[in-house]
Amino acid sequence: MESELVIRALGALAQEHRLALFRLLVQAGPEGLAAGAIAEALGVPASSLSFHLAQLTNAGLIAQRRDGRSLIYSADYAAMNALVGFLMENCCGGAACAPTAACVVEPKDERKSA
Amino acid sequence: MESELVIRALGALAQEHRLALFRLLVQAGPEGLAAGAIAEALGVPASSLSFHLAQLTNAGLIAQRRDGRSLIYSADYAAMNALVGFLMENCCGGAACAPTAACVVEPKDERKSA
DNA sequence: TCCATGATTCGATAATCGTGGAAATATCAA
DNA sequence: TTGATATTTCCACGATTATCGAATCATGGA
Repeated sequence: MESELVIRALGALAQEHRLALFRLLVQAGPEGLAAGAIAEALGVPASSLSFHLAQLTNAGLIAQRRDGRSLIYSADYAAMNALVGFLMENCCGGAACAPTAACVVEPKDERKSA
Repeated sequence: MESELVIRALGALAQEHRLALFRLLVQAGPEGLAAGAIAEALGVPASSLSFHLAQLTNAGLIAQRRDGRSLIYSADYAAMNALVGFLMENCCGGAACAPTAACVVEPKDERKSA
């Protein structure tokens, strides 16, 4: 993960509604939530929410998929892990610190090629 | 760590110079670096750097101490760990994910009471 | 006390961001 | 098609942020 993307990710999270939104999706798991459900949960007007969803999407923190009329958003755990890894990289010059942080989502049906 | 502080921390990190600055301090370890040394390393004017240092300090991400005429800044690892923990909290509804992330700095001389 | 050094505060300016209603765009069902 | 629902795009506004030179403050040495 390169620094420019990291900045976009941090900037995306550095906002009341978006932080709540991202955490909501993190806790919702891979299933995700529809935009409408999110708007209701957060109490944010649809147009504002859409703006925030776009910010998070653009930062690579969440993914979007369609289900009928609904757009389902879900957290991208790999991006979250990469972000955390970037921050802690070479912590203490690599001395005593060997930080590891990862939220590993068990794949349901699909197989990763790597 | 409560959400308002987390937002300040994320906002503080979501900026080119400040992200580079924080990472510089994370990698420098508990010793820290003087403001002048940081300014030189980053190629940022003193007044600008001071502004950024204040942002990070205000967010609780770095600490300041004086050594003669120099002000030494160092990363607050506990704050960094708390920030990461907050983001990953209850990941996937607590299901399969047990994320742990911590950069533990070995205490030099002092003992923690907790 | 006087001076040099390290760093912060002040102030003005330009740029970016968050907001939410109205209009436009998808999708589905009849 | 027509209509209803789900969501996004457009737009204009106020608010916040980043920048950096000049002035100021703090420290230590002579």
